[in-house]
Amino acid sequence: MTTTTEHLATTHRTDLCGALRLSDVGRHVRLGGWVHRSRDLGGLAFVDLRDRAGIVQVSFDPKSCPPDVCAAAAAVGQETVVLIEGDVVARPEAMRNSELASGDVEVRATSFTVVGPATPPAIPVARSRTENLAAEELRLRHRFLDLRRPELQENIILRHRLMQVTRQFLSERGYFEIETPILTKPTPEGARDYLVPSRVHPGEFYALPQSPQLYKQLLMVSGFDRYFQIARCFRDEDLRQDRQPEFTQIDIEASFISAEDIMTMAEGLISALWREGGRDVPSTGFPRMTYAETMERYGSDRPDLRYELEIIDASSAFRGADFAITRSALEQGGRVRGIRIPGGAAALSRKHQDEIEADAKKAGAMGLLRLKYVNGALEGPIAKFLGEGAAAALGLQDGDLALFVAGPDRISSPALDRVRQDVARRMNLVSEAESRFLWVTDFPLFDKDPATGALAAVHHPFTAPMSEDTALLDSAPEQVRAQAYDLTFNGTELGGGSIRISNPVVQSRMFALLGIDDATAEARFGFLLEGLRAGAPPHGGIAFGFDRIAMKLSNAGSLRDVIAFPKTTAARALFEGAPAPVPAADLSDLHISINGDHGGSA
RNA sequence: GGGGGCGUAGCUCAGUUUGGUUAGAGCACUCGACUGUCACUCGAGAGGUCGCGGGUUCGAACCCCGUCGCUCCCGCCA
Repeated sequence: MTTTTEHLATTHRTDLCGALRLSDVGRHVRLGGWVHRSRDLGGLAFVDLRDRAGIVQVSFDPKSCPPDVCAAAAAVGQETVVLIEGDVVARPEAMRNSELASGDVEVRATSFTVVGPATPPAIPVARSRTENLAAEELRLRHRFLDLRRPELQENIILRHRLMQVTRQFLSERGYFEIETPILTKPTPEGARDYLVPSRVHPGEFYALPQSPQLYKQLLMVSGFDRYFQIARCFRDEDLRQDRQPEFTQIDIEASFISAEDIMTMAEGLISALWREGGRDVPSTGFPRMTYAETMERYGSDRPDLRYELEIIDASSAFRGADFAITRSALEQGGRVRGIRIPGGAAALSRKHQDEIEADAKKAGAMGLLRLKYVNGALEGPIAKFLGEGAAAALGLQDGDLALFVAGPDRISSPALDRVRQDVARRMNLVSEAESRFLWVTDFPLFDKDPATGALAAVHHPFTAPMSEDTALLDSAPEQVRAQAYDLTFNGTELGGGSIRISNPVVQSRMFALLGIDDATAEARFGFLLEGLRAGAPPHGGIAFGFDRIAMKLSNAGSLRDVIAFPKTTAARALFEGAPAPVPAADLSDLHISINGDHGGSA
């Protein structure tokens, strides 16, 4: 998607600063912008003028410019908004600036007008090469200044382009963009809701949507057939680097489709977005793997495929070993699984291994069993328990290190996932330039609480089971697979979706399995059930985390760098000062009183 | 809810380990000089509740306790 600048000419300006090139030489132009920097050489002065297109150098030469104009330009302060008029000239070879896109030309000014006087900026917009960014707190407090930085401008502009590509791609394929409510019904499940008190209904509340899930299903029931929305979603949970309380997702739903249809469409959309971001995409389609296989090979449902380090099952090698830890794990039906690290014996010091083990313990493992294969011999505390052929059976090469976890898979998988990521990072096996997509399919429908045996929906309670597994719903629900799919990229989840339950009888049964009785189901999700009973087409969809995609494609280090006005990790908006206390009278109108010492009014 | 890091001039940082005269540097700012710079250069100047509160001490930016803010992580995020 290209943007031309010809439509940006106005009564005040003819061109954008950063867009001027050699082809403009000889033209008389009017520009408006912010003073990025200025250099007064005494008599001769330069101003670097900045707008959304970039920076151009404007020169003020007494030979071609009235003295009062030169003097005004020489005295101008940073970030002042000025209008200038002048001629585009080619710079002599020796005076070109290759660091500037407009560096082959400059504008020789004939007039200079301050239209937006500026106090010195509280945080720098033009930064010296060695100076760090201002503290995050200050960047958020003075957001309008931070957003002037070319890096953030690029991010926000890329975000816009990604949004337009999304709209165009989906609209061309028959998807209607339909808005769903921001004031919705509170949902007791899942993340905490942001609640909005109702003035006209004392004691009742709206909730801001965590996702438009139920609305988009009802749109399918209504026959719109294909829907999308670039939807704002809200979750009142603690924040992370890649998590904001309000975030944007590309929300998609379609009727009379299969999981296959959705995945094909989604690959096209993601490919279009990646190309817009200037990235390569695989020409052969995105690889797929079942959930069971990703857990077996990587211990995670969003494995980073940029490096190997696959998990191996070492149970048979340990089967006869007279070693209490592995023997009891095997006797209790667990396994010994591990990761073979080529060259790890030398590359990972004892200290590194200790740190990796500490992380594995944080992930739930009791410990790591270490085995080295050096100069044709096994080394390490467990070597003596293993038989002659163990190295060969485990596939160990000279110089390898292997790290094992003994126990049930639900312990070893997350621990080895952590070990895998740790080792890859420490041994520099992660190539930042590489792009590895992966569809993960065949998720289990339910997650069974090992303590209580209670079932919880892995995805959400509207996800359809695989038709061939429906017979297991009553006998062995934890074995039922869902018609659900996630798309991962380099170890992070970009989005996920499912085919939904379109049969009201199946939906009711699903609620029952989740321990939601009929009365509760009707109270919470009655409007969905009624809709399904009114005749629902088979339907399904997917949702992508739009901010996260923008973050990946702009190489931003934080979600905050691709959102114009983000919140802090305490969910505050430092610029405008939200949230804020409100006058007691407003609370009274809303039938609300504040407990304890949190009271007070604005 | 828990743990780690950070908080010194408008901004970026040094100084805190081992308490000791008037808390320094670069950028920005003000004044002056300079006609091809592009992080212009040079000279001069102004600018500080050392996040806040309390304690220890003859003496605290520095040690102790508490607290606030930002940030990263765990929990949480169907």
